[in-house]
Formats: sequence, C-alpha cells, structure tokens
Amino acid sequence: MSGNRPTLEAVAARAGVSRATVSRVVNGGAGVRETLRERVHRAVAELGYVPNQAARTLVTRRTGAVAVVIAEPESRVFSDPFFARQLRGISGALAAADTQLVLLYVADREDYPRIGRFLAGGHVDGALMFSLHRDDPLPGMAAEAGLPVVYGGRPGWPGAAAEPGLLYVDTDNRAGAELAVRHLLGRGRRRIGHIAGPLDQTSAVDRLAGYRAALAAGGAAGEAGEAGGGGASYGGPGDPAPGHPGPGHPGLVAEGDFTPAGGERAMAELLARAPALDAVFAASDLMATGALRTLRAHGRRVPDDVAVVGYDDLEPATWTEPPLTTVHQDVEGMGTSMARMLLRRLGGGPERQDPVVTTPRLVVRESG
Amino acid sequence: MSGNRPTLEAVAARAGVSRATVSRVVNGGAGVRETLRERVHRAVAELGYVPNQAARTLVTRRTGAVAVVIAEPESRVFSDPFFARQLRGISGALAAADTQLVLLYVADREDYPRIGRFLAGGHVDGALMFSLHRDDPLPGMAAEAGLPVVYGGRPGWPGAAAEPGLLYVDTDNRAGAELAVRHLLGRGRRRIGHIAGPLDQTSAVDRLAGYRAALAAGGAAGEAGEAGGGGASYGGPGDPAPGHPGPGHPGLVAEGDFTPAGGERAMAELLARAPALDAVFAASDLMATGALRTLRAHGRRVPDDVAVVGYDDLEPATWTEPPLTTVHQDVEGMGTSMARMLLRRLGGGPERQDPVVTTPRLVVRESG
DNA sequence: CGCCCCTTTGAGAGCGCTCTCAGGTTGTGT
DNA sequence: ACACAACCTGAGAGCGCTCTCAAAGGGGCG
Repeated sequence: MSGNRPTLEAVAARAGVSRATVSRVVNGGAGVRETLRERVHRAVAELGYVPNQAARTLVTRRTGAVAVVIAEPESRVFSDPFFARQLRGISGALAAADTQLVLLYVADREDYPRIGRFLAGGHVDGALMFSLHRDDPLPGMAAEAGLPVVYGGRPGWPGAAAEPGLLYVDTDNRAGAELAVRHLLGRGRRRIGHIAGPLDQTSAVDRLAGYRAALAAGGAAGEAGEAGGGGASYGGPGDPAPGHPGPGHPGLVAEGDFTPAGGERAMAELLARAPALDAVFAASDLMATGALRTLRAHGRRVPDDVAVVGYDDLEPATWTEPPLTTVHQDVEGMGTSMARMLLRRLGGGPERQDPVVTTPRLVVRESG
Repeated sequence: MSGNRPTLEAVAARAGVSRATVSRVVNGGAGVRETLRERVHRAVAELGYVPNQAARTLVTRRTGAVAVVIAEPESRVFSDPFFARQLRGISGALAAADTQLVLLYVADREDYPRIGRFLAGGHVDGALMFSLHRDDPLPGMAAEAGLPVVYGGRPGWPGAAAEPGLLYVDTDNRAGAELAVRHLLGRGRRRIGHIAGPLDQTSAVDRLAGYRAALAAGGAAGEAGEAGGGGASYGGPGDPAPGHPGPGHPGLVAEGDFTPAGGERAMAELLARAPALDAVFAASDLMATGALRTLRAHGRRVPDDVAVVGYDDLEPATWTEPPLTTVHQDVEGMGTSMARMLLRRLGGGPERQDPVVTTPRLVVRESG
C-alpha cells in the first residue's frame, strides 16, 4: 500500500467543492455542471486519486469481485488446459467490467469449510463454479449464503434441472458425441468403443448418451450382444434430464477420469474386452492421448487399425502423433459467457436469463 | 451477499459486553477474561457472525489479499501447465494463511494501465509475478505503488541484480542445463544442439549459459567452428548477473518461445544448419515435444538418431513418445515458497530475507 | 490502612466513502 | 413580476470495525 493516498476530501479541497460532488464525478458525473466536473477531474489527476475500495464496499455492500471456484480435489486441473482456457475467457469478461477475479482452489476435501466461510463472508458478489461432481457441497453452501452463482456445465445434483433460475453455460455434449460417432460410422468403422469421463459429471454422462444414440441410429455394433460395458455405470437414478444415457445401443464403454493415465487404462480395458475394435471415441482429448499410447503399446496403428476421436480440441490435440480428430467446443467463449451471465445477474436487471448451450463441431485431423 | 448479516454490535448486545471486547475476542482474545471470552464465542456462534472484511480493511489498511499477476500477452499460459502448477502451490500457501488470491491476467498490452491502477489502488497487500520479460512495466508500477512483490524467476531488468531487498524464487537454471548436457555428453553424444527459450527471460538465458558451459567443459562440438548460432542473441548487454551466457562454447542454438510450435520451428532450423546433430537440449518440455514432432517428420528416430532432453518435468513430458528425459524442478514447491516469502514480508517481521534458488535434478526417461 | 500498579473493560473517535435531504440557483409559464 | 419546477450542490449521517485512552476493579506492599 502506498504512503498516504489522497482521499475524496483532499480532492474536494483542491477542486474547491464538496466531497459529495467529487463522489458524483468519480462515479460517472451525472448531474454535475460541466465546469465543476472538469475541475474535479483535474484535481483527481493532479493528486493521483484512486478511490478506496474498502470504504466503498462498506457502504455500497458491493465488493466488485467475483469468486471462481475450481473444485478438483484430484489434481486433474493442473495438467488440463481446459480450466486455464476457461479462466482466460472469464478473466477477460470480468476485466472489461472492472470486476476482480478471486481464485479459490479446492485442493482437498478439508478445504470446503474454508471456502464456505469465504463465500458466506461477503467477500465477493457472486461465484463461478465448474465441472462440479454430483455430490459437491459447494452449490449448497452458496445457496445458503444467498450468493448468485453461474455454473460451467449443467449441474447434475438431484433436482437441479427443476430448479428455477438456475444459471449455467454448457455445450451440447450429447450432440458433440453424436457428431464424433457418426463420423466414425461414416468412415466405415463398426466396432466403436467409448472412453467415458467420470460419470458423476453431466458432461461425461451426456457424451456417453450421445455415443449410444449415434450407435443405435447407425445400426453399428459396439459390443453387440454383450449387455452393457463392464466398467460403465449408467449415470445413476437421480438424473432424468436431457443428458440421461437412456436408451440407445449399450455400446462398448470404459470409464476414465479425464486424465491421460485414465485414458490409458480405459483403452487397455476396451482392448481386452474387444480386441477387434476398430475405433474409439474418448470423452476428452487428454484421455485420447492416453488411448493413443496404449494402442501403440499394443501394436495397433492409428488410424489404420483403430481410429481415435477426442473431445475438447485443446492444444494437446494437435501435439499428438497423429494429431487428433476431435470435437471442438469454444472453451474460452464459454468462460466469457459465464462471466457475462453472472455480471448481468449481479447488475440486478429485471430480464430473466436462461442457460446457454453452445453447439460443438467436429474437427477432422489424422487420428480418425 | 446474504440478507442481514449480524454485526459486532449485535454480538456485543447478545453477549452483554461492549463492541471493543467482542472485537478483541474475535481477533485472538488476548487480555479478555476467560468467562467473557466464552460468552462472546457463544454469541458469535449463535448469530453466525462473520466479520465484515471491508470494514476491517478500512481501518487496518490490510486487505488480506494478494495479487498473482500472470503476464503472458502471448497465449502461452494456456497450454503450459507450468503456471497452473505454480498457482496450485501459491494457492495452498495463501489459503493456509487465510489470504485471498486475486488473479490478474494480462491478456494484451492494453491491460497494463488497468493492472497498474489495480495495484496502486490498495486492493491487495502484495503481489506475486512470474516469468516477466525484460522490459515488462509491471515491476515499475508495483514499485511506484509501494507494493511488496515477490518474483518467480530471477528478474532480468537492467540493474535488477543490484537492487537491495529484491525477493524472488528461482531454480538454478544454469546448473539444470549443465546436468542435461553433461548427461548427453556422457552418453556419447557429440553434436548437441540447443533450443533456447525467449532470451529476454532470465530462465532462458541461464539455461543457454549452462548449455554452453557444459559444452565447453566437455570438449564436445555443438557447431564447432561456426560463430554462434544464427537465431540466438546473447542475452543483451544489461545483464552481468549470474546467468550471463558469457563464455563457453558458442554451441548450436535456435531460439524458441517455450511453446510446442516454437520448438518445432527451432528444431527445423537446427536440422537445417546441422543435419548431423545427434542430440538436442530444449529449454522446456513443451518445446521438446515440438522438436520430437519435427524430428519424426524428418525421419529421425529418437533417441537412436537424435537424443532429446527437455526441461521442467511437467505432465506433457510423460505423454510423449518416447517419454522425455528432462530436468525436474519443483514448480509447485516454488509457488509455495513465493507465497510464503511474500507472507513473511507482509508480516513485517524484521528478519531479512534472501532470494531462494532451488536445485534441479535430471530425470532420465527414454528420449535421451 | 492507604497507595500504586496491573489487568480488564468500555466509550468514542475515526477509517474513506455513498447517499439522502435540504437549501440555493436558474429557468419557465402566466 | 411572481410562483413553481428543475437542476445543482453541500451538509451530515452512517456503513462495521479497530484502537486509543481512560476508568474501574483487585491485589500486593509499605
């Protein structure tokens, strides 16, 4: 903190007006005569006046800050560019509105109380949360504190879908998955496996649903005849929402955790169960890179023997050998949307807002 | 912000004491009789009292928050797990001290004024900055605002080394580079190229220096006879510090930018200049992955024809084919150190602090 | 027994800002 | 010329908390 920062009072004295007038000018200057406004601006510039945020917050009850909560107790966050990208979008939108970004990492479960206290403590005006798992306590904490929240990805806790005014930004995961699988079918692949994400997240559930729907529609066989994939759970009961894995072809599914290592393991599992498979759709690029490694280790050529399609289209998709065919989603743009949505909500405008769901598109590279 | 949060006054009334006493209890309770202390604690619990941070800040002049400034106008940040990892370390240390982390991205040069205003505005008690380029205006802004700063990586602006009380956490980049190159020499490689990072960052300069020193000591040839590497600048005049590329073997050097694409280009350049090279030391894992791709494209086998060593030992190093031999640095730990150092500085303790330089170590995998 | 000192508590003055409200000035309509 | 409205401006009351300072209470000691 610099030495003695000038106060409103000082500026007022210098400009020869009252504190109130300076305050008005500093906050937009509505209803102040031109000449005075200029005089005040000059005084502000000369003194290098910067408003004291604490004093302001004390009376307005607005902090001008928003929390971004990253809840990934598993250290996935740190190898996944997904969060970094989304953060960039969020940061840009917030900066444009002169709103600060307070970053909250939930490193392990012991952090929850601290985070809860923080959210309840009036340090921020609202919060952005993403990639929540089904039973995450964060939404409850925020609700209790009366904190406006915008979610990244459709929330999946029981009853979430029915909640009025629930705000989130998501991509149409189901459609994206269908895109991927139809592409594979179109290239003549018939035994298509799926490496799912953690099935307590809606994005993973929806992608699985898309995979099954496309398979059913395309009439191709995943693991035709076998009754569902061993490693796959079916999304659980509490979720009758759009993304329910629901009907469709059972397929050939192994559950990963969105990490490369998880992709590696899941791929090995699929290979063990269906040595003749000729394609895999992984629910994330990172898992696809793992799959690539396992395939290579097992002597399968990509895409000659097995085609691979990922999801996300982040940098790592272009680093692999061969580069990944993948489903593109505008991650940064989703971050921007989330921030704008929250800002609008905080602005207190009367307009109702609805969740935003963006449309993914397929990017064809060399892996499938 | 939740409905009507109880104030100190309310707690005081409930406990039948004065505001001052409640304040004392809330802030540690020194000098308050046991019975009263308990009574106050009970009242706090019953009312669910949480101190108003703004009011506190207004009088104490302490915000309890620290800024983390990420200044990478080029979008490198978003594919580089380096920052995410460091952030995790920082976040953990700050959380332990109940200090908030305000994240400031500098997305492009136009953001600087906003950031400057923020730093000068008393929103935070101190700042953490990393990977600054030589001419970054941030340190100047912070200094002007009288804001305590801890740097990640030895600052490189002219005269920085001479600045008293300059606080930073770095790894011994030079030693790390020597480790890498000596390893290659030890395996019989003789024509060793180097893909440098942007030479306006000390880490890149120091690694280049280590490469040259090891080469000179080892008596091996980089580009023996040729006068320095075409793409390499020598770190510029203003930097007589430990990391000066200084003497040593000129080597065979191409400058990258710490990104995979940069690594790709630099590798192509090296290959063009020295088709017979048998090893490359890249100043980051990400550049090494790019180099791997270029080598593959040129039909070179790794490590049979060309050995590759990276730097950082972050996740991507294990994702490549073959997995990268690389120089490990404890990135998360460095983040933790930075945060602790700043916290100590803010604590106002009298103990002088010195910069911290950690020791890297070599991790041998399959690429070289 | 009286004095002094130490511990514990409360009163009250701000921290810097916003915002309401009243007072002053200027302009318009009749 | 007067009433009235519209527009500007300033005074002042807090926002919730910390911290100084003085008062009150309790012992120990001469």
